[in-house]
Amino acid sequence: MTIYLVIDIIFAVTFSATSNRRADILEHASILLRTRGFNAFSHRDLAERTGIKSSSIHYHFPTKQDVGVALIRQYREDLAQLLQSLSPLPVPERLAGFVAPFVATAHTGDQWCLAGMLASDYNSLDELLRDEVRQFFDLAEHWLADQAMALQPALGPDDAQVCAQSAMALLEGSLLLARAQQDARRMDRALNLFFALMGTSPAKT
Amino acid sequence: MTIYLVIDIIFAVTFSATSNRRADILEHASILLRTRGFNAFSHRDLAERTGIKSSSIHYHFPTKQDVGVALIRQYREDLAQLLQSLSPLPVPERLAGFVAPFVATAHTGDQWCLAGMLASDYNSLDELLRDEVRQFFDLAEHWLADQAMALQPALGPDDAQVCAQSAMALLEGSLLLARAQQDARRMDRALNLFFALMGTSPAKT
DNA sequence: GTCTATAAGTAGATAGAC
DNA sequence: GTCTATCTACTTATAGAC
Repeated sequence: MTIYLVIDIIFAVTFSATSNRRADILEHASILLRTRGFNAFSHRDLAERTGIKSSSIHYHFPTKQDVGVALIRQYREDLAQLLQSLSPLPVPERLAGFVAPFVATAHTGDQWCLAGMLASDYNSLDELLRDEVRQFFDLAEHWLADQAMALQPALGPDDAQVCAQSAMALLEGSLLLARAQQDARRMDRALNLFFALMGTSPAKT
Repeated sequence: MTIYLVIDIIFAVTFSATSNRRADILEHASILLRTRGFNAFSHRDLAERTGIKSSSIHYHFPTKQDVGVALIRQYREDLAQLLQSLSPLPVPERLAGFVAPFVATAHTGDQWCLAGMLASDYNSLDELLRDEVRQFFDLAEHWLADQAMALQPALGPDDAQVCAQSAMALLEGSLLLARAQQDARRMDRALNLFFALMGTSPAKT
C-alpha cells in the first residue's frame, strides 16, 4: 500500500531533473500553438504528442492559460537572451541575429511567430496572457528603436520608435503571408526593406 | 395541419427578400471572425447575436466552413469592387482608397483584417478555405504591384511584386500590432512607410 | 507525479414537426 | 425557413488510487 507510494516518490524525486516532462509539454505546446493557434489545439493533441496523459498535463499546468503564459514567458526570455548575446556585435550584425529566428520560422513552412500568433488570438485571451504578449512586443520594439538610433543618429526617439514599429510589423506580416502562400523566400525578400528601414543593408552571404 | 405549412411558406416567400437572414448571419459572423478568429466563435455565439437558432444557421450554411467561405468570398468581392471604383483616380489617391479600410479597422480597436485572421488560422482550415485566402492576397498584391509600377516606371515586374508584398505585410502586421497594443495611430504612422514604399507620399489632410 | 475514470459543459451537426 | 429536441464527439478540468 503505502510502500508503493514511497517508492513512487523516491522514483519521482530521483528522475525529476532528467525526465523533465514539463519541458516536453512546453516543447510540443509551442509547436502546436505556433502551427495552429491557441484555440485550435487541445489537451488531447498535447497528450498524444507527448505521451503524457492529459491529467498529468493539468498537474504541471492547472489551466490551458497557464500553458500559454509559460510559453510566451519562455519566448520572451529567449529573446532577451538573444539580444544580450548580440550586444558585443556591430549593429548590422545584431540586426541579422535578430531576424534569424524569423527567417528560420518562415522556412519551417507551417509555423508563425509565437507572439504574433497570440496577438492574433488576442481577443480570446485572458488579461494575464494579453499583458505578456504586449510585453514581448515592447521588448522587441524598444530594442529595435535603440538600434535604429545607433545607425541613424539624426533620428529622434519618436521617429526611431515609429521605425521600429514598422520594422516589427513588416516581419510579423511577412511571416504570416509567407506561410499562407507557402513561399518562405518571401521573408528573405522582405529583409531588404527591413534593413533599409533600420538604416543599413543586409550582410552579403 | 398542412394549412399552417402553407401559411409559413407564403410568409417565408413574402418576406425572404427583405428579412434576409443569410446576410444577418454573415454580418455577425464577420465581426466574430475578425474579432476572435475562426476557432474562437461558435454557432451558439452566432445564434445569440443574430437571434437565429443554430439549426437555422445550419440551413443557410450546412457547415462552419461554408460560413467562412462565404465571408472570405464576400470580402474579396468587396475588395474587387473597391479597386474598380478607384481606377479613375490618380495612383496616390487610389492607394489612399486602398488603405482606408485598414485604417478604419484599426480604429475599431478590436478587429483585424478578415483575410489576415484567416491567414493566421491557416493550418486549421480546410483546403477550400485556404485557397480562398490565397486568392484574396493574390488580388491585393497584384493590384499593388501594378500601382507600384505606375508610380515607379523604372521598377521591373519582379521588384514591383516584392514591393507590393512588403507593403501588404506592413499593413497586416501594423493592424495586428495596433490591436494588441490598443494604439490605432500605430496604423496611421505606418502609412508613411507604405506610401514611400509604393513610390509616393500620403495625401496631406 | 502519473495514472484511470469521470465529470460538466460545449462543439458542430442532424431529425423531423410545422 | 425556422423551430424544438437531440446526437455524438470533443473540450477543459477534477477526484482519487497508486
